[in-house]
Amino acid sequence: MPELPEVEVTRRSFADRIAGARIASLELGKPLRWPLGCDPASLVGQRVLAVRRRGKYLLLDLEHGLLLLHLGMSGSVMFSAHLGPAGKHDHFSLHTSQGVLRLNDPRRFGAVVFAPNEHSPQAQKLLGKLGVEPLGEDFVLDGFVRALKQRKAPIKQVLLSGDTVVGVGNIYASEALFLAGIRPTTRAVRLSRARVARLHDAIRSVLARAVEQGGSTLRDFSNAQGESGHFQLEAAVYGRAGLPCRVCSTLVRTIRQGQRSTFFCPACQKP
DNA sequence: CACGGATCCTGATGGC
DNA sequence: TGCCATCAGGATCCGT
Repeated sequence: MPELPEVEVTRRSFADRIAGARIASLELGKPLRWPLGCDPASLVGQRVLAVRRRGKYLLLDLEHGLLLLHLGMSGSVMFSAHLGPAGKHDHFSLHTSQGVLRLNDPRRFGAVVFAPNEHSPQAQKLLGKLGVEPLGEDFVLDGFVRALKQRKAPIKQVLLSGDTVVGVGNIYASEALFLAGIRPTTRAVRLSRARVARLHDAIRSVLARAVEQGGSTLRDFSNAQGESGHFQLEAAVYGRAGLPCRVCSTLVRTIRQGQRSTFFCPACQKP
């Protein structure tokens, strides 16, 4: 469920508080998507140096190696000095000198994976095929145009696949395409440079605004301090099937693409 | 090799 | 403590 903005908001909400903390113990619940990939005892005594983000992954830099954390569809992270005992869906807890970092994930599509370093096979298996960061300076129009020219799939699915640009999930894909005036079913290769330019802007602005607002688009999202977003960013089309478009009042439609729901305004968004 | 479908898992919701 | 189908913010694997 968490897309780039929610992961970034989560990161910011605990990165400074966990930096420098020494790992005291680990507590594992049910299996997540992948095994941890190391002996939990080998992490004890190490310091957490920093928390970075790559796509929808949180990267916890340790003195020797890093932990890659993914929230999957239903994951959320809490970091607090005063966390009670692990609950039913708490499947990973890192007890440190500065608090407990805990991953709650009912569906267990998330993961915590150890890698000896960022370029190791373990890390590259997860990070190696990721596209560019949409909010970074590498997300340039020329590169985006070139990448999309090679893709025959519908633009919505290209955005979701994350190998061209990362971080755009099911909600923000619909929102960005609405902002850009592009029908989600349009094949990427068919988009003119001008329309790709609109999409490039739309992706950046929709994600940047969501980060500023604290991940507010998601109904039940809260950061690692348990604070919710401000709910000031209302979805233009996502979840609004049958309701009037906020721009032209045409009824918003929903379709299925690759077993995911897509929402769009048939009038504002051209094929 | 790009594409599209099946798949992992649990919970919420709504119809009957 | 009703049962069943559908849907949910992700991403990998596999057959074509």
